[in-house]
Amino acid sequence: MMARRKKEGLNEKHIKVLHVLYTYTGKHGYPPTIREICERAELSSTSVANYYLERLEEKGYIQRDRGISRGLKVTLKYMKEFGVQVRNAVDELLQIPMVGRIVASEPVPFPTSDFSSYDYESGSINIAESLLSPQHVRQGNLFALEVSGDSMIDAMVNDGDVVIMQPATNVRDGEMVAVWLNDKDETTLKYFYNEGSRVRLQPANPTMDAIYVNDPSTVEIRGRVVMVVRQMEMQ
Amino acid sequence: MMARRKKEGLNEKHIKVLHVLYTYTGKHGYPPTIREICERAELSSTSVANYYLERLEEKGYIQRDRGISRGLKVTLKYMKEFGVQVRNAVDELLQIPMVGRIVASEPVPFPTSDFSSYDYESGSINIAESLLSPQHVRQGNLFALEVSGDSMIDAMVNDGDVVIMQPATNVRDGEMVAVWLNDKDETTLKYFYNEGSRVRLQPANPTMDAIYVNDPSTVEIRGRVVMVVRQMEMQ
DNA sequence: TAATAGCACGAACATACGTTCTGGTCAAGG
DNA sequence: CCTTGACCAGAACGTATGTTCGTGCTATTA
Repeated sequence: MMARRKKEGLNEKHIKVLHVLYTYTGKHGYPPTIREICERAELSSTSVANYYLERLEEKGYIQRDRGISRGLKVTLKYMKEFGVQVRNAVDELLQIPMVGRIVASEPVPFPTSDFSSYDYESGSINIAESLLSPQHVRQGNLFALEVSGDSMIDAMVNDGDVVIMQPATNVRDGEMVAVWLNDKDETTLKYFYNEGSRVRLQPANPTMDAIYVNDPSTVEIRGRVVMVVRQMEMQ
Repeated sequence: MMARRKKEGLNEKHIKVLHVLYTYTGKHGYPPTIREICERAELSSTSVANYYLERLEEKGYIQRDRGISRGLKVTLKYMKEFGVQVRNAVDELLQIPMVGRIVASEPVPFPTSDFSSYDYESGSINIAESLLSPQHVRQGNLFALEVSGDSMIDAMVNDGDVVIMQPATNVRDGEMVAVWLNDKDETTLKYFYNEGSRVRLQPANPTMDAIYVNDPSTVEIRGRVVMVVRQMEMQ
């Protein structure tokens, strides 16, 4: 198990070439030429570089576009095996406005009407589209709130966490919602279940008991929770 | 109504060229040639494309490396001013490999730093760089694990959550760590505090009590938890 | 009217760059 | 000994690609 298995015939030069390709592209915004790979990987001839590039393509670590200058890129396989985090230039980033804080003792704040203008001063949070369900993305109107205080631990949400929400007044069973309980003057995050005459509000923490509300008019659904993000600080 | 401010002297063709440059680069991994810009931006001559590229460089929307094939890239200015409309803020996404599951009853899996095989096929997760601290990004080596089971609710982490981690064997006080308690055969996520002769492991949930370990050799630190993401499903 | 500035066209040119060929070295194996 | 396969050198070749130039066209301004 510990046997240092030589990874399918990749020697230091192969790795050097991969590394050069990757770092050069990151630095310049475009891939290197074969001659540039030569210099940086300390290869003496373009044919040598070409040789290694062919090997690497065979093994699936890079992709080449033949006949195209700088037509090189590393593949997902490279990123995974080398534990590299790659700047993904293609993907979809959603910029979600951060519109305030969510506190147990206050109703949920909402974004101010105009979404199209992107000059909200309150900041924003970037989320990869692939982290959200396509439906959420398509419906849009997502906004973010920072959780204030410890009062939502029953929802497994802590002080400082960020919740991504979508405005909604009616939701389906099983969705996590932000509700305002107007008899208690309290905002809470719970899984929502409509059980005929009553409403069941289920905490995310499975060790805690559900709340049953017999008068549905006291439960005002403010939105659907789409995602929770907890960032750890580093001191 | 909101005055839609004209972007300083940029007409549709300027914008088209920018757009082409940006999307082409995203799609192919390298920038387009001038001739390719011509086709895609519906310009009739390379000199026209060159003309617009010069204007765009003057205005600071792109950067050119003269005499170098495909030596083009959009600048931060472009991303800022067009970021939301275009919806891809380049350069900001980290692709973090998903290397397995984290379960209380098993040690933490790791990405094979030996660059060897990869057994977990679950792909990767995209996280905006701005969500992580610069230190974490710089140090790299981030990997992601999916939480399996309810056994980490004391860490406010639930079944299905994704934790982003960084390998580490010693950490500073106050950091959340994944530790393997070798006397109990258990992996757990806790805030770590070294208190002289003993170690305090503090659950994230403030209503729960800390664990004190008097024999530090039973606590094997496996990594630092950088972030937790909880995605809600939509049925 | 003439002059000027912003823009467009197409072709010619120079060079950046991928590709390929010839010929090598060196170790392993028959 | 010869063969084979992995690796290396350097140069020649041809295409891909950036650059430039002469020539327009149109609107504005003096």
